[in-house]
Amino acid sequence: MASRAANRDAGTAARILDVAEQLVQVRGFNGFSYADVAAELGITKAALHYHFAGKADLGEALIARYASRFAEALAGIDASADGSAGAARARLAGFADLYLDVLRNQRMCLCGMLAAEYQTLPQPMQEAVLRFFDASEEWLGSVLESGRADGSLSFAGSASQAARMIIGSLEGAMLVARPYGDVGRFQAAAASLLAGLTRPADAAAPA
Amino acid sequence: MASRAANRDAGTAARILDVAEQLVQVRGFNGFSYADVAAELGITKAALHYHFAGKADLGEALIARYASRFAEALAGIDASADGSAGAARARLAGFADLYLDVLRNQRMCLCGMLAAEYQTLPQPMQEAVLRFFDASEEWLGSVLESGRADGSLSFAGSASQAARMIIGSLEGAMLVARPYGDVGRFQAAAASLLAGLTRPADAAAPA
DNA sequence: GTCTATACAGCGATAGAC
DNA sequence: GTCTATCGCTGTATAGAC
Repeated sequence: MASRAANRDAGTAARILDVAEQLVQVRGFNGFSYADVAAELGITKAALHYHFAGKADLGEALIARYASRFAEALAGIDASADGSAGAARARLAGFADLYLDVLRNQRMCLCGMLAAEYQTLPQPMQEAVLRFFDASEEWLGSVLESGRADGSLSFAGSASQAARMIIGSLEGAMLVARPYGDVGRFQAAAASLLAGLTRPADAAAPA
Repeated sequence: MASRAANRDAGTAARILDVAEQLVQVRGFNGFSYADVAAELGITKAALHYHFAGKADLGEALIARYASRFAEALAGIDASADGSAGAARARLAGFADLYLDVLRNQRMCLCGMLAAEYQTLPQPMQEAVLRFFDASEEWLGSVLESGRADGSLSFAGSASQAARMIIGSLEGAMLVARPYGDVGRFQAAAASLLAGLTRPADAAAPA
């Protein structure tokens, strides 16, 4: 698989997506232009329009690839933490680590950024953003459900509701930690968030 | 005190801030223009520049007023929940309700929105955004500290670290709930977040 | 597939009349 | 304090050569 960092040997379309993705995650969809991408790649704006007719098309492609890669990462977590005793907790930690990796690159989650700009996005992008969160919620809900079933996790309410809370909290922890340039802020928040799920329910208020 | 919703009798500067604030909270700082504000108020862009020389100045004024009002709201929470037995828990709930009120207006927290766009903001705005979060953390940290002291709240780690976690989680819950147009999403997340800090009823019995 | 050239709308901002 | 008029620049997008 091609390196995601440099991607020197990838096709032009993929390199455009790489640059645009980074720009959206750092500056937002309304904070970058075709000129920014073209300059970074050493090509012209017209060439960009050959690969992605309009900014909306580029945006849709960005979310599609991001969601696809995210799904692959979740499948990877499933594979590496399969069947073992604390599988649910390990998967939960793996999920949080996906966010951590994004923040380490001084980026916001792509769809978290787009959620902020939601009302300015073309409708197809809006729908794709919601589908991303829906997919995360579904995966995480399953993990939480199995963790509760085997007694390794404890939480109130439905698994999908707990999943929504965790996703929102991780997105928000990124959102606030990034301006401070402090990855530790995110790590501390994620740790205490997950700690609240791994403790036994009846020991919720240790003295 | 003048109504914040209509503000028909406020000065032009205040009305500009009202419209611009709403636009930033809905569309982002990079998602609105002087033309948008001018059209909404029925005046010209040139008139806007008389009151706020540049967009950066307008942005600074927006954060300053927002932070000031937020501080007043926190003082109001302090006043209304003063001295009583479950004061810390009531203040915590009041804090979350401030976020809820913003979301009910289909807006994102102003500084949460600006946090997403952080890297594109002029430096004075960046600093003001961080100061807003610092102030929230300080107030909330005190509440948590006193709640832990009187036994009504329970959490691991330092109070300021718990405060950071809560602020991030509330911001993130807003960020994700708003695209779904579902206030209930935020309420559920906030409820389970605060539930994790509240001791069981028997341990929190009034002294 | 990439280029040059350009169209056209919108942006933030300014000058000067009233 | 607000207006008209306009500037210079950047935005997305397109046409047509190579």
